[in-house]
Amino acid sequence: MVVDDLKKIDIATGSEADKLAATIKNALDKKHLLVIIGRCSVDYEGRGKSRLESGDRIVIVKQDGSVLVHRPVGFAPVNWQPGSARITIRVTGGRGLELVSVRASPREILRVVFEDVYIVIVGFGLSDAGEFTMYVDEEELKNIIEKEPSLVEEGLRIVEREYRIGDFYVDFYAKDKMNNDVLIEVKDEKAGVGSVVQLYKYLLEAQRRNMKVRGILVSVGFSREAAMLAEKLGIKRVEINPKEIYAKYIEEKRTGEKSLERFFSGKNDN
Amino acid sequence: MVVDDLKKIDIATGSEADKLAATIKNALDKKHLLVIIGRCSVDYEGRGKSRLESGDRIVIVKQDGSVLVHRPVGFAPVNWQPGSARITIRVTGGRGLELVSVRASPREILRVVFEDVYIVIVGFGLSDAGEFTMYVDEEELKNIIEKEPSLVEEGLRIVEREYRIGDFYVDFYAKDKMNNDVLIEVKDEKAGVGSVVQLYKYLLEAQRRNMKVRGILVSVGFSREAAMLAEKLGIKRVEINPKEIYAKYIEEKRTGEKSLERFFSGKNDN
DNA sequence: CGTGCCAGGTGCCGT
DNA sequence: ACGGCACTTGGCACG
Repeated sequence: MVVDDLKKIDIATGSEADKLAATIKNALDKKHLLVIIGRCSVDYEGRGKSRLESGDRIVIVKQDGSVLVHRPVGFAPVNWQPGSARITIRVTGGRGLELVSVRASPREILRVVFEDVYIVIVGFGLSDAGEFTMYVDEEELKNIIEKEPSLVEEGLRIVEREYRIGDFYVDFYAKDKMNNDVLIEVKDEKAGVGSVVQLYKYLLEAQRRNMKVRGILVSVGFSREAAMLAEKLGIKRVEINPKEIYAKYIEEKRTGEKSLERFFSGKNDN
Repeated sequence: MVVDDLKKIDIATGSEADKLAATIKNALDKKHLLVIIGRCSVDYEGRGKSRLESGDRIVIVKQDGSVLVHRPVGFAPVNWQPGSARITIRVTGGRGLELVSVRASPREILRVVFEDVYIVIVGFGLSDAGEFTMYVDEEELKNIIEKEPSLVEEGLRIVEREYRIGDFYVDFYAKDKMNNDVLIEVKDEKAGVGSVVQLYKYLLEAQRRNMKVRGILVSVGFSREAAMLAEKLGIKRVEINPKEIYAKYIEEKRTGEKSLERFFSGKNDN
């Protein structure tokens, strides 16, 4: 097979493990992107312990040393190691190739043993400076609520965001128009029983500290159980419409409020 | 570049988007593994909403249709779509290539727009039947139980390990807090009817020798049938939590009880 | 199907 | 370092 016009990519194939190992070592040294497709078995030991019997897999070593072992199906990697680990590669038998990644803390070892390497792909000079921005998530909802508490309740004033009670943090500590204390938890998805319990924990903790306080759970929706439980515990439910919220946000942006810079602070870079 | 000895892998390169698109379409049709490395931007909209500006990325489409967009660094994919979505590919401009994955429920769209494709790798006939097991092996389990019998039952004291009764060996002979005799069998995998029967044999043998004894079967899980049978035979079931066990195991390892570094005895060169 | 619950969760940010 | 908390969490078990 003749391959031309190869940009930013090198390829190594064949059954000579020495040569493949050299290619891989070089890629690791230079912190290039590395993709290996081949037949391998994988052992992991650390917080958990696993064995993956032999099969065809795709193994990716990223520029920061993250290792991902992917089966040909499924969203999640079957095994992995974060970038903080140290990677070594060695030739075991005639055609055997072993990649080991050791993480210091927690002590974890990932070992990939290749019986057969179909292809080694090295990406060099890859540059990814593209900014990643997540638009609608809980963070943004909270930003909007902070700006516009009336969306939650008429006359509400936010006192503090990420308010600490004991060991916990609640999204908002606010005061209602009667000047009573309110704790508010915001969920960007349908609230389940867990969300209600979470807020109730905060309320209990606050009451233990002699705060006279009620709770409001703000969410795009409530499960039947969550609604019943909230009712029973005296927690107010506020259902918000994300589209409406979003419209509000667009409106604000159009009016050129400069504080909205924070909306685009791209908190989730990778 | 001349590439020989290519097993289970096809490669396509070059700047002709039509040809690349055809290769990709074919791979998708045949449900082959597909890896594309190139410069692209990505939009996602569904439960959340994101935009990823242009950069070099590795895009994987698995045999079940899962799509993963990985940046050159970081453990997690920056964008993704699970296998249940429908994928389409089309040529947009002279060299532009667009991959769109639409998920029905929840309604989510992922769009990857390539400005430049460095390489397309197709893996065909990849077979991965290797079993994946997450486990603690029986030896470790027994070590931990010996150290911490309360994991099995409050007030339990191990009298003897690998206790012989007639021709049989049972994992543990213990006494409970009422000082009654207990025989314990440990399984590192889901216990079936066979495990229950095995322990019952020991109990019968012990009763034949006039021991007044009850049995406890310790396992990470029980089949429905095994649970029923154990109930009928008066054998207590103790289901242990692998995570708890892992923690214990890690702890033991950290205290240097048993250096697992033999895992790693071969000195590595790199 | 939805709802609840676990994960080697990971990542972020705080003390 | 450890702890709380969100995540397009994904995944499985279960009513």
